[in-house]
Amino acid sequence: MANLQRAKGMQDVLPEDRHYWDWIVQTAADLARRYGFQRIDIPVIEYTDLFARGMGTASDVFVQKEMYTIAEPDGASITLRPEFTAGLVRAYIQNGMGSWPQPVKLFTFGPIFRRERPQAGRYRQHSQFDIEILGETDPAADLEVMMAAMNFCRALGYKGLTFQLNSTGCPACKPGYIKALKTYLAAHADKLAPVDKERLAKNPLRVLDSKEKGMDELLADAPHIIDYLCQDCETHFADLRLLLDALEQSYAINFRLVRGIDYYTKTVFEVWAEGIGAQSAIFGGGRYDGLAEAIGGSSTPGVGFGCGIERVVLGLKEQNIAPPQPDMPPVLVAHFGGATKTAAVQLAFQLRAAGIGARLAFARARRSLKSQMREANKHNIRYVLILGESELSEGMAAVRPLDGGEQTRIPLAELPNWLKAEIRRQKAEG
RNA sequence: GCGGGUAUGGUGUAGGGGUUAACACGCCUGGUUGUGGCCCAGGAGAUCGUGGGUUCAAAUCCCACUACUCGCCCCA
Repeated sequence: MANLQRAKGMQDVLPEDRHYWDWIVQTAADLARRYGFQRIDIPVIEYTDLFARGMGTASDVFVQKEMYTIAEPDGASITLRPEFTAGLVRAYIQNGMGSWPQPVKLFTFGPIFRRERPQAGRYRQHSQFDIEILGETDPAADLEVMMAAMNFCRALGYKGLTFQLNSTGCPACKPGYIKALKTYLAAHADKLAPVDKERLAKNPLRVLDSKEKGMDELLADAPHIIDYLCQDCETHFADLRLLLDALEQSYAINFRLVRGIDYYTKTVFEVWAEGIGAQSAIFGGGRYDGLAEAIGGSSTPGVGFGCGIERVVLGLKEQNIAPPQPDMPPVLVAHFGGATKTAAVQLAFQLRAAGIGARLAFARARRSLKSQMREANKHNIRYVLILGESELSEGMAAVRPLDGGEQTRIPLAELPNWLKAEIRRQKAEG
C-alpha cells in the first residue's frame, strides 16, 4: 500500500457513488423549489465569532474543540463551518433579507466540517442539504420544513423511517423544566451511571439522551418538557400537531429528543433510519427564534433542517435502493489505419456539437479494432462507428450496433441525423 | 479524549518460520489479414502497514508504533 491516503475522516466520492449524490441532491432541490425555496450558497468559512455566538461557547461542538479554526496572521480567527444555520442567518442579516418579502425560504447544499472521531456514518467532512425559513413564527412553517424532509425521503423510496418530534421550550419556560429535571435526577443520583452524573452537572438535558441501562424506566417517570411549556410554546406545539394530523403525517413524540446546539426553541425533530451504523439520524432540525439576535442581528424567527447526505446514501444502499443509471454516451468512434484518426476526431466533435454523446477511441500507436470494440462494450456503448480506410474512401462510416442489430454503412454527412432518429426510436421502444 | 477489531498486488481474499507469496475480480495483449460480450492463452502489478526483536532463516513468532475501521462521547 502506497503511503498515500486521504486525511482522517475524509471521503472520496467515486463516480459509482457520485451518481447517488446527483440523484439525491437533484431530488431534494426539485422538491425544495416546489415548496418555494430558493437556492443560496454561502462561504465554507466564517469568522469564528459567528459560531461562538450562534452555537454558544458552552455547546459541545465549541467546547470539545470540534471546530477547524484557523488563526490568520492579522489576528482574525476564521472557522470551517460546523453547521449551516448560523452562516445562513448571518447572510440573511448582512444582505438585508429582513426587508425582503417575508418569510425568506432558502436551501443550500455543501460540506460541513467537524473534528470528531470518525465512524460509520460520521465523517469530519460531510455534506448537508439544508433548508431554512426565516422571518416566520407560524407553526405551518415548522410543518413545511418537516414535510419537506419527509417527502424528500419518500421521493427517494426510503422505507422504515420514523419521525421524532419534541418541543424544547423557549427561554421563558425551558429553565423551569431544567430545574425540575435536575431535582428529579438528583433525587435518583444513585441510579445514574458515571457518564450521566457528569451530564447532570454539565448539561442536564443531555441525560435524556442517555443510552445507559435502566434509564428508560427512570426517565419514563421523569418530568416531561410537555408539562412545563409556557402558553406560547404549548399553543405552537399543539397547532403544529393539528397540522401534521391534517396531513395524516404520523410521528412519534419523543420527550427525550434533545439537540446538541443551544439555539433551538420550540420545535425540534429528527428523522431516523435503520441500518446505517450507530448514527441513525439522517435529518435533524427545529426552530431557532433566538439565533438571529444572539449573533447580533434584529430578532428574526427561523426554522429549518439539515440532512446528512452520506447517511442518506448509506441508508439507500442498506435498502437496496439504487439511483437511476446515468446516461453514458451512446456511440464510440473507432478508427484504425491511415488518416482515419483525423476523420474520427472530426466526427466525434461533430456528433457532440449535434447533441449526441460520443466517446472517441484513443490510439497512440496502432490499436486493434478488437480492443476498441472491447472498450465500447465495457462502457455500455450502443453503437460503434467504425472509420476504416475502406469506409473513409467512400465517405461512409460503418455503424455497428452492440445490441445485436445488423451492421450498416451510413454516409458521414447523414450520420448525426440518422443517429438521432435511431436513439429516439430506441428510447420510444424503451 | 476512551475502548474493541483489522493491516498480504488496484479491489476482495488464501496462506503461514526455509529457494520464483497463491486465488478471484479488475487491467493490458493476443486467439490469423479490420469487429465486443462468453471462452481460451499470455502479460503487467506486492519491498506481505512501519520500526525493532527472536532465529542460520521471518510475510509467518514477539514487542512497539502508525493507519484504517467499529463503538463510546456528541452529532447529519
